[in-house]
Amino acid sequence: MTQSSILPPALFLMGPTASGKTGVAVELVQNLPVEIISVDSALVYRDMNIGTAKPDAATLAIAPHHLIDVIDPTAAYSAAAFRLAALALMADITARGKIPLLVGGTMLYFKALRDGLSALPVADPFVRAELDAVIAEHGIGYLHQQLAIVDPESAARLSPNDTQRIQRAMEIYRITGQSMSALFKLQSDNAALPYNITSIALVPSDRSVLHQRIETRFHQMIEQGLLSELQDLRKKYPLNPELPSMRCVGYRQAWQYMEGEITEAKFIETGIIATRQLAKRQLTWLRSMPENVQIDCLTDNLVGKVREALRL
RNA sequence: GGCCUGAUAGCUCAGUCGGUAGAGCAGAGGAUUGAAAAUCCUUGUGUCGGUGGUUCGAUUCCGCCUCGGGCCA
Repeated sequence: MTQSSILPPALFLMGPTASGKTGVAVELVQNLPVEIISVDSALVYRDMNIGTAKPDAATLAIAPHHLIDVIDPTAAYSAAAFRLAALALMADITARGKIPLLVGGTMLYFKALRDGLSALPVADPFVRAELDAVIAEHGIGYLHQQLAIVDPESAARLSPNDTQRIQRAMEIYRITGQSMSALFKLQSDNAALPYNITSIALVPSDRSVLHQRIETRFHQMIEQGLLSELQDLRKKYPLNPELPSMRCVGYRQAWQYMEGEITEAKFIETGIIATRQLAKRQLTWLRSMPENVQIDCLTDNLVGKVREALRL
């Protein structure tokens, strides 16, 4: 008996945007003893429905998703918060005699769940604000030089232009007094996931078809009222374009259009381009995960192929 | 119809005082540890519209043709 055979099962269903993940998950949940956990950094936001291609209320009624609508668009989520919440949900679902089905396109979250995370401090808004001020005054190059003094290993690894990661590495040092590279080497929360995982990736055999779908879907989002959704969001919440929620694909470009920074044509064009680029990055993630069973998301009878791969 | 002006990478354009050309964007590949739909790295050969001429050599100069744009009739 191998150890994996006595572990409870869990299913991962990954894929780029517009690959049809939701449709497959909805089919599966109606026929199998599974519960869906969303693995998506954009679906966590309340009231962001159209631009995130969130399943509609009717769909959610027959196929409930965990980890959708869990924070306001003014808040920030994280891979670590996802991991904690998902682990708790997986335990509950398993205890009820069901199988967790994790579905989504945020591959960092899948990785954090499967491989764990080092013991690092949570983001500190005060420290980030301080570092923002340093960057605004001296530039990111200066902060990169400062990082080279306290954490030369991270500084060497990071591009001098990678504002976000340099800032994070510096944040860790300011909070803990230790370098990020040193903390990476410590023992951490990365014990193997106590589940027997079957992992499926939906990937298109022909990228241009996915591009076509993305374009069509973006136009549909506009017809469905993406712009008025953003207008309503801005009435309801004190938003600004730097928030993670407002940097989401579609919303960022819609914001620029509403502010008169770009034309409507440019809004549509750059919105579609940003979605394509998102899909490309998601596909890069999937190629780096050889443990996945790959299924062509453009195939007929996609649900049947997925069921076959799951042997359920 | 006449005059002017443009035609160079998928797109927008730069450039070659004659020695076959380069940026931005797009696309492609990669990275990814509490912002990840984020952030960052790498990657540019294309009958320089067609055809004749001048020339050792033309994408570059000249003629004609084709297709845009503008002005005048």
